[in-house]
Amino acid sequence: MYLELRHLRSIRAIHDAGGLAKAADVLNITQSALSHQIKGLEDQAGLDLFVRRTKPLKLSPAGLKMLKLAERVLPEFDALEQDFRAILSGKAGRLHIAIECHACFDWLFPVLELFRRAWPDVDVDIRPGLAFEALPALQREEVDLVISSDPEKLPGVDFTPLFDYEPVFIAASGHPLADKAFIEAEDFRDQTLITYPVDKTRLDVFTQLLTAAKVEPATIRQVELTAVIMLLVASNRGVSVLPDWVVRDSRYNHDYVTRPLTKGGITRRLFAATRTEDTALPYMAHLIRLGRTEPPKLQRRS
Amino acid sequence: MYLELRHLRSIRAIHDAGGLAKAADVLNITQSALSHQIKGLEDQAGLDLFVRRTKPLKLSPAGLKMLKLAERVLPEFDALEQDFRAILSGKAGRLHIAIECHACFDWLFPVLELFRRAWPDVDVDIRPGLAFEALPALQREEVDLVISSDPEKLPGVDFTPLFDYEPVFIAASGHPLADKAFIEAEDFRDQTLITYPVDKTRLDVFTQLLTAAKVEPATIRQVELTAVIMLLVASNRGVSVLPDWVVRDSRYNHDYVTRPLTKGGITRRLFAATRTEDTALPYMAHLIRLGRTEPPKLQRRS
DNA sequence: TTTCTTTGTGAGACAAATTCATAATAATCA
DNA sequence: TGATTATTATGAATTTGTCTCACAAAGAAA
Repeated sequence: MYLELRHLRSIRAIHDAGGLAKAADVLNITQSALSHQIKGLEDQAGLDLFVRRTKPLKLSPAGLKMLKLAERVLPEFDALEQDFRAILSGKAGRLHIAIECHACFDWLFPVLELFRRAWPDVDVDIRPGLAFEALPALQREEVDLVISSDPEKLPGVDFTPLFDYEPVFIAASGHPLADKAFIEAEDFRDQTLITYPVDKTRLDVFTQLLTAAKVEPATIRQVELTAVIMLLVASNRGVSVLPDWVVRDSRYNHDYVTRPLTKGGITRRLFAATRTEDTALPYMAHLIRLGRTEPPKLQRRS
Repeated sequence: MYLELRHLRSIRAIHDAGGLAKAADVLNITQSALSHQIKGLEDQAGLDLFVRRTKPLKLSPAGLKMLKLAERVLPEFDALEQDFRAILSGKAGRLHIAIECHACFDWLFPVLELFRRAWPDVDVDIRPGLAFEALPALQREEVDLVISSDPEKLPGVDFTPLFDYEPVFIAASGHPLADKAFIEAEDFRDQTLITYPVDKTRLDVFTQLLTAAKVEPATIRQVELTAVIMLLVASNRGVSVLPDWVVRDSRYNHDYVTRPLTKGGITRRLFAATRTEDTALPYMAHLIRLGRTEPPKLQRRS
């Protein structure tokens, strides 16, 4: 049996219009075409879909089953069409995010909350496990937005600046290094450094300070959660380097001190990487705008 | 947008097979055809269903929505096909029954119970309100079986004999007519006759006795339920004429007497009327067989 | 690179759906 | 009941769309 949507639409139209001729009119085909179509369908199925004994064509039991399927299924297709229209008009879409910087969760979550309210039909998600290969994944359309602090010249990928931040040194209040006005690479040599469990190439402490100075901390302890890092630092189990927006977050109200790295401090810039084709999408533009304005508010809130 | 089932099947196949070429193989078309088809679909929709950047074709967000629809909807079509096959093989079908004789409920119900167990996929129903125009309704395929005691020569309609029954007179034990060995037309002239609320042409008392004798009972009282008729008769509110299978039914164990109508009694025969095309259907034949064997058992059970 | 695999494209062949004109059939009405 | 009207069916021609074939193009892999 070779059933097609056309047939379901016809069945439904004939039933609704109460006749073949009127239905043909609704479907914008000739009455003859409809008649041929139904006949072909009945030949395929091997049984009558309509009762011919009566003149305004009436559904047979089998035809009724088919009508019920049509009424169940056709609206779903209309819904899909609606969805597609929404995507086309820019009201809907997918926005899967990969974040290279582990701590970005802290400012991204509130931003996404705002975003969701504004764009309920956009499918927002943060894809874990893509931190390393984030940009290729972006090109392969596995994700649609990458938060990164290392812009590259890649064809088809735009890097839009979000905001600047400062990776700052953090230690317990009574820590010996708390006496210094700023922290240098050498200061880490005999310390226990607490970091996120990611590669050194993706940790500001190393890329911006230690790697160049060829300094290796005495111990490195890897911890997943920001809150736990803060806890360990406050209880003097080690020191860490975290973005300013993290240490100023009121939620982590522990007993610790922060110091700039190097005399003038280090400034880093976060970027939103998007496919060129997507950069101008209304919802994408909106999220980037939120990503530029909201996190600084967080930082000021100290 | 002009979506067809073919497209859903293709989308699903490409996803399942993990590639256009392999999918084309599954679908028994060339890889080229599939490529054309998808392209056409994307042109229609105005957006990409697949990510071309990667080589084994991968679904885009929009394509994924379509896949989900396919996986939701295609099984339903398979189910319909199954249903049709069942109808074709005679395992399934519709069996809507119209009964001209009001009292037939009494033996039909237990028969239908047996039938349902044997043919779970047959849609059994008793259509009310069709008692009068039952045979035309049968021809119009509004019902599939008519229980009737008046066979007619109708084109395309078969009358299969079921069983014989006897309309018997029934009155309260102390009723004056209880003294007679049998009841004649004249006996009704000063009686209150209790009947079902249907036309005289469909009541055995009239068609078999009173109409020919031009006798009219003193009063006619119409009552819907058999049980209520029995109750009224037992409490001497009137007399009635009912088929023997009713008065012998153990459920109506009231205080009444029964007498034959006319000296030798009247014998009537019930028929199952079916469309000629349906008569040989396995489930139809089975129901008719049940209708011939089961009710007599009921009668014997006295 | 080169090679292999996978997808895209154009022209022609083919199949299927539609239309037009008209026949057949049921329903309605006088 | 016959005439009339409304509705569905049919056949042939036409249009439309889908598929195949042969080959080009483009990623992926070696």
